[in-house]
Amino acid sequence: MAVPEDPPVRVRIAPSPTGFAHLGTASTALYNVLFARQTAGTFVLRIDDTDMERNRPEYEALIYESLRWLALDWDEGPDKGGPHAPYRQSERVDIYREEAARLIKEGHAYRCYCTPEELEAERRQAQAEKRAYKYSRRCLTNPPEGRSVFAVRFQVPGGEIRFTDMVRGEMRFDADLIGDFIIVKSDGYPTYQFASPVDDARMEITHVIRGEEHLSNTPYQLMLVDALGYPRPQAYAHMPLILARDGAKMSKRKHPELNLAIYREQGYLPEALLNYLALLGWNPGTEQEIFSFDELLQSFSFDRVQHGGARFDWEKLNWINGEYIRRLSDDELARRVQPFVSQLDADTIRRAVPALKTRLHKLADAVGYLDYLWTDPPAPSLDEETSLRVRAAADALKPVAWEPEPIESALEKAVLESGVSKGRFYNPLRDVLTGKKVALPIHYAFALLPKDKALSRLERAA
RNA sequence: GGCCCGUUCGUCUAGUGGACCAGGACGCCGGCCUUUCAAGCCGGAGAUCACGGGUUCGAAUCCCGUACGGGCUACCA
Repeated sequence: MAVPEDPPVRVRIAPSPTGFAHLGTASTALYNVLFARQTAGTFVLRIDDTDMERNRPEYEALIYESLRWLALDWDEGPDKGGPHAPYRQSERVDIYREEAARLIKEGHAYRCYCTPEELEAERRQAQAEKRAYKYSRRCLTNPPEGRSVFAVRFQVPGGEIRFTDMVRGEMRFDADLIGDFIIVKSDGYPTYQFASPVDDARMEITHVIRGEEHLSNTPYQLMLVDALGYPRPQAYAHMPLILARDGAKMSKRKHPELNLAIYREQGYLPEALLNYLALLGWNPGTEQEIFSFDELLQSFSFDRVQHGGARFDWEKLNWINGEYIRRLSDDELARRVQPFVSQLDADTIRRAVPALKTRLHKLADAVGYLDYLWTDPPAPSLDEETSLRVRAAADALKPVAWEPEPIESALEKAVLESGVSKGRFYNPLRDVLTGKKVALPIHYAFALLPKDKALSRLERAA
């Protein structure tokens, strides 16, 4: 894609630390990283913390943590530094102030003394007259006297704004429809609409890859870039939004899947999440579903990105995660399961893995299969006949070496001698041993529990 | 309200004028395997291609309109 005389590719994400780290941030970061690695470019992390009301440093830490967990590492950022430091917008306010002053001086922006109430009234008026609202430019033509609190507004030049979107092709917007907008708030901080293009320009960002919600913002930012005299980014890529299951926009309260932390907590493998995210809104044009990161690097391209939003689907994620779990080596799976069953020693976990592997959709599922190892199940009441068989099982197991294979053959023999079906014989045993209807295969269930404990559970019940 | 983006099985999608009475994946249903649950294998149901016009010998694919969904229109990002 890059032609020799093009400057080296630089891309960025600019998440806002106003809450937990978002799924959308991971998705956008993935596409940025893919493009950066494909072009031997640089991936920049910039923290967009100009909303003084909602920013918190601990939220910034969550962003780092989540991106690192996903192995979406950045080349430049607040914690790493780089040639365009600082990378935190709150530390760049001098730059925005200078740029705003320059715009005012050159007649591209002006101070606006209107109060929120006055603006609200203007808006309502327009609505009542069924007019599209545009700021009246009162403060440009006839500013009120004697006020000191002001915001800075950009004087929109109008005209047609065109740009290239790598997903959607050539875009055009009619800027005559856009009213003069605020670029510096009355608290002195820049708005997103201002800080973002200024930083993109000064950080020499060549390709802006971001969510579709910014598509309509692009003409605002391009006008600013032009007025400031910076070169425009070469291209944009507006990626489809991730929607909730019901097709609505995700909300923090109703949609836990928005929070990146829960994927780690529930035992989704980061590489599986990335695979799923890549497939939400993009497809390779082949029937391949499982992609290593390197394979994604090979096949990803913006011209195969979907134009419409995609709904998030736990079922498909679960399937992909299960595929990844099954492809892990036994040792690796044991290592990854470990934090979820911290009650158990490494050896027990390792021995459970062969039986566990095909049964997990996510690592946290291991708890349900293994918790009988550290909690005593209630002893069920058994009828006479069943008790007899449980006792027979206990007797058969007493002399046996405590490994799945010998346990299995001893039990098979006991089944034969009992004259009942395997199901009739095994179901009560499973219940007594684990307290559950669903468990690992019975010989594993036995072998994982220390022999004396297993036998005493049988004897206690019979 | 205005502007922008979108609309193919429940979901993610393939499809760029004839090979499509629409293919794959997840999920669902049935079977095999089986001590439970999975995994695996085999098979199945499931889409009047949002709707209405047009262009064309021929349209899911091109054009127009409508409906629906989403985004932006904030001194949020």
